[in-house]
Amino acid sequence: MTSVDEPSRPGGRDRDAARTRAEILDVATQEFARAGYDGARVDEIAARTRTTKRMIYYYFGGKEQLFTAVLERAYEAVREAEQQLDVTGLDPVAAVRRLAELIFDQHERHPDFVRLAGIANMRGAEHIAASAQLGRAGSPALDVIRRVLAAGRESGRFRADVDAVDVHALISSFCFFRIANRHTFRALFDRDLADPARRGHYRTLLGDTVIAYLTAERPAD
Amino acid sequence: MTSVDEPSRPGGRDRDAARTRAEILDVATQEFARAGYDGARVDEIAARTRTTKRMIYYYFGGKEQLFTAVLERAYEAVREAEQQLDVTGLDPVAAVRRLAELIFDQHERHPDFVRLAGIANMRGAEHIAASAQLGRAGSPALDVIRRVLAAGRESGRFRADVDAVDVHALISSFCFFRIANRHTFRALFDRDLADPARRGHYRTLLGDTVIAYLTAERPAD
DNA sequence: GTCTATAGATAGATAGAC
DNA sequence: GTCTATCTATCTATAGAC
Repeated sequence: MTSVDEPSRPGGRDRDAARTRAEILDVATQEFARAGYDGARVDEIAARTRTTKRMIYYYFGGKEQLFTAVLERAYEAVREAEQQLDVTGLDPVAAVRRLAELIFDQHERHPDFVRLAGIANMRGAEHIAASAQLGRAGSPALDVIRRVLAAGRESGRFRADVDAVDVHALISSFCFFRIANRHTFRALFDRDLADPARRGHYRTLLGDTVIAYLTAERPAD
Repeated sequence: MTSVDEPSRPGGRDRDAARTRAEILDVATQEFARAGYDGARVDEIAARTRTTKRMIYYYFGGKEQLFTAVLERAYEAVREAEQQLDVTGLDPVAAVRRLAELIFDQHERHPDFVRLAGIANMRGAEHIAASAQLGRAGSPALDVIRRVLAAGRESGRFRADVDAVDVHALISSFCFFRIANRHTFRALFDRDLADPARRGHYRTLLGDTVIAYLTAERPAD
């Protein structure tokens, strides 16, 4: 434990541990997202920071723990963005659309996060299970969905048999797929789901779909 | 070019090239799906076949081309399954549900394919672009969607502004996410999307959602 | 805390006999 | 077409001086 009150020394060498840690995490995020877990190179990460490979092992212990730290920070950023969401004053239908669009925009703006999530799943998400922090942090978005669904049911506009976690899965699946699978989809169907010219279209389509599901009569067949 | 008419020699050594190729592809499919592209080991693939590593390079040229061959076969299997789909006699709503359930079941039954698709996307799907076969094979499912949408529009039950490729993306996204991202989703929301006990629920939810979207009035807000 | 140098293991790919 | 042996490169991780 060294002094916490020494952010940097003007003119001198930067010895701020927190800053170094953050820089490593920034670069590691890019490298893992670019090349996958096995494809990522600790040497490459070190080369692109102002520190050395030795320090990565010093701070994080190893590649595995470094990836866990990268994931934790990425999910923490998602939670922070979700906490900015304010749907007070909106009717349930508008609130659901607002929420869906926030999640949509998050995926659009952070393709690195999408790739990291894909990598984590490919490895069984043991990094998340191993992280005491991540599993218990909760989801601001899910809290919003719960409240909005309750309001929508009460007003009679929403189906009564809808589960909040399912709604989150429905929204996330489309947002994730659009970014993560755009390459195969484009190769197979000749359409770029992530084309900026179509962003508004898919943003609206997602909201329409979720609202249609929530407000539908139970299908006849 | 050797003789094509020599499937195997009873009692003797198996020298059927097609059979050896197929065996390599089977094992390689499992290994790539298990460990990812970089994580997969050519040694490991060879060890689990009756042939040797040398033959893998002899038949396929290298790891990269082997993965391309694995992908091609996986997508070909998808196309074959889709060609079994028969929706004649069904009204458009029932036909859409049947189609969605077929795609759902495909993902459920072939998690390896889901993982391979994820790997291909992580690598920019260059394997598909590089494959003359895959890009131009077309999609039986998409053909069905086109026909069903036209019928649904004609009967006045479906929205007129719906695109067939978008419907395919909507269906696939949920099916893909449910399998591919089940680990992070479970860690974050404590729900296993791929739990067999919930399979019917999500199968129905998918059909409900797509039908709700297709039959919805244009949302008011 | 930071650096250089290197250990130790293993990968993809190939040579060359048969 | 099939085998054994091996090349060459490279990766994660660490030792040890300062």
